[in-house]
Amino acid sequence: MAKKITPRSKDYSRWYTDVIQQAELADYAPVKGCMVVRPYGYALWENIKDGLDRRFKATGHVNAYFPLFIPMSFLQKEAEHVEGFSPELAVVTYGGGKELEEPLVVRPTSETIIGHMYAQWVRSYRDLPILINQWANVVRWEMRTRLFLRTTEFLWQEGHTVHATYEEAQEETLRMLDVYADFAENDAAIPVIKGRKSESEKFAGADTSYSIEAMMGDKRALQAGTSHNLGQNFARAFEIKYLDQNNELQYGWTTSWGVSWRILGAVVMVHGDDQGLVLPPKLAPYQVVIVPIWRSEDEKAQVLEATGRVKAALTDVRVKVDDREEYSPGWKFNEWEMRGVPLRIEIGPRDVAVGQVVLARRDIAGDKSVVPISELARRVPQMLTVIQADMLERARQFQKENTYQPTTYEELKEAVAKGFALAYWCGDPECEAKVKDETKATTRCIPLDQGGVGPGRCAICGKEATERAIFARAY
RNA sequence: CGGGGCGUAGCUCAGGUUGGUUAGAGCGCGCGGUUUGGGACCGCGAGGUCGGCGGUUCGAGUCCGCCCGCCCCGACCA
Repeated sequence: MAKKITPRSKDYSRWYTDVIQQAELADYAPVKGCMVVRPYGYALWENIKDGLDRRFKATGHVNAYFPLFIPMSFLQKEAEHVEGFSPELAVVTYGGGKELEEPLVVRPTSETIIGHMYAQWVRSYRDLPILINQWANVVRWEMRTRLFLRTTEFLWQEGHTVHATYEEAQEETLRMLDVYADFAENDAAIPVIKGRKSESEKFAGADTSYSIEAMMGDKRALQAGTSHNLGQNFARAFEIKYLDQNNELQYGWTTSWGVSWRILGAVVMVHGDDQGLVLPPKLAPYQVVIVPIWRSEDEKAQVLEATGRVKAALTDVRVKVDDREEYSPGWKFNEWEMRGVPLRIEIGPRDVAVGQVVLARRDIAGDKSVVPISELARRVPQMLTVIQADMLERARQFQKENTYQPTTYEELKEAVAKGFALAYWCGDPECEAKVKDETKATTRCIPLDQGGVGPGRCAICGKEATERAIFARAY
């Protein structure tokens, strides 16, 4: 009984940090607000990266790398941008033992330095669009941090594009939002709501921000990805200009979009249970763990031989064979369940004798079935597909069950206390602020899909409203 | 930065109010043996500047002061 995880119902945030540490995803670093990603957590992150990167490439983007240090003056070129980020900047003022002439900001995001470079690279409409992504670390000096969800330094990707027209930029912004939603639902098994950010919630320097919002296991919201139409704000600040077909000088239109390792925290919170992690097969570092069971040396030889055959049969499946002798099978069952491996194969002497194995699903407690070894190559991938789909469906159901449609302010207050509130909002920042002050809930987004309903009355002030917004307490 | 909690073995903690030789337990770890189909058991063993600095005292893990760090809750945010 060594491993201890606080039950979710008792203390959700303790549960979250317990799971991450016990499953060896990450550990606290000696520097406040920073964390160490351990190999198992990094393997998970690599699978997330691969899933996203593949989609970026498929939509015509290429990867590049821009510097960690940004001249302070760059940030100051875009008024809203510097205002938004100032409070959380880490600034280097010394280098090589001397005070620097100009302080260098450790990038909190790279719009400015990339904008600076784009200004040099863009000359004509023939140079557009520029579609570049970078995988990088960024630093934001946060007051309160939380493993993966908000750390001082974090890993992410940031896409930065330039287009000839507003329409193209808008198309790109929404395309990448779709890419994020596709990844979240199909790879991470996390249902998301695509929507537009309110004025107060949008990115500092953007014309319009969009996000995908997900519901965590405690019914709070988490922004799992953002995509911004930056208009010409950065193009003007950094002189990103091109000659159009009529030989006229035009400012470009830029976008940026990002997903951080925060989405890994979402995977933990959306799917995890009191036993620990539950990982979607597409992202799990190990999709299958094989636990061989034996007593005598004789049995051991036979079981390990069968284990080898099973592993060999499972091509294209990420398989871990846990043949450690210092732990009992029962101990291993618990260990790998805590670490979220989607499928476990038990192989003991009794199985070997009749040419079968026991399969146990992680996502459904106690779900065990017996499968002939000869059918594993077919059944295992099939089962992983089913698990992936079931996990998404369960999360979808959970989100649905905990989303309310209040029409009055009283109902809205009740709704945000227990889940998401999808409510008419007139768009007035004062209504938004009132809700935030009185309930801690913020507007998460105005869903792109309004569900085909017409205009209504603002749930807060009763004035006419054309759209509904998601209100929820958020991470 | 405010409120709360906490720093004693790798981990979880006891001891502290009532200062007194060599600071304990469980888990984990190492060795040996017995075990292995849902977190096995026995024996032996290693492991500590009691967060730091200063003070009181013959004597401080324990009392006093200052500092540091961590966790949880709030204000800012991917």
